[in-house]
Amino acid sequence: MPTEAEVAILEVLWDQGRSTVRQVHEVLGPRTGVGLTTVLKLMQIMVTKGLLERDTEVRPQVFWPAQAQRQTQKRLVRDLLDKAFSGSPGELVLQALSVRRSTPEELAEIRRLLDDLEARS
Amino acid sequence: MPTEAEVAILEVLWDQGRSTVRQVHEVLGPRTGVGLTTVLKLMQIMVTKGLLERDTEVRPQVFWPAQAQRQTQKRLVRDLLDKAFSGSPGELVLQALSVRRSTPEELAEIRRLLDDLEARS
DNA sequence: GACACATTACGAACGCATTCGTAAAAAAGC
DNA sequence: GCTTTTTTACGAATGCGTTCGTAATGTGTC
Repeated sequence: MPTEAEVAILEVLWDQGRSTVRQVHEVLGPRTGVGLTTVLKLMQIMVTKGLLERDTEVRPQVFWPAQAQRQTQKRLVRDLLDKAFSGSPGELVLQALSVRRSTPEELAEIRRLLDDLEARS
Repeated sequence: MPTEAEVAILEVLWDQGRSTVRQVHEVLGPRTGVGLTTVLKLMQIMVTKGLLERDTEVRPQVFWPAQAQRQTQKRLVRDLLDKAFSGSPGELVLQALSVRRSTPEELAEIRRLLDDLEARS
């Protein structure tokens, strides 16, 4: 359910941990040219959507993601799965692996998960 | 670049092959309750975007996807990759495999691709 | 306390996706 | 050929995401 601009903000917060609007803008501003009040507005909306939480006791206010990165990523993957892959992960995995080269470490980890999944069935 | 409603239309066309507006609506209408002229308008827009092609010589006009399903899926995966996975496919693959159970056949095919990728590096 | 500066809130504008009503054009039925 | 139905086009409304200007509030400094 998070939009593109919202994911960008979430990524900063996952990376840096709890941050003020200014701290988020220091990352996103140079990269996208977006204004400070835009970032603020988006983060306010994200609070009402339940995507972020904030502490209004301190000045400046501090924001943090309401959900862990893994959970949000899972939601996004599930969404794409339903939208464009008829809900079957296999095809998506194949596409993902062909799109970009993965590191040997990543491939090894995927293989481990594969072992795990096959052993369980 | 295709939106959600557009992907839904593309899926019908990939599945059924070249179709008229009515044929697409026969699938999407019952499922989503969307009107015939809505489907038509969307498909017209998709032509201007280069997502669909059509033959205006025949009545009713026939539409078909301008790109193969694989290519479009690849675009969507790449987009999600950049948007929420910092461009690294490994994590996305792991999430995809955890989200839903894959069939043993799919797992086997993924394993084959994995062998292939590792052999190549 | 008065002033400057930072922070926060509010409202509005803009573009795009989605929707459909209505009308024009074409085809089918009689 | 005329009427009815289907097909296609057009225009407009709605809602949402994104953007920012401006105003209000709060904080720090002298």
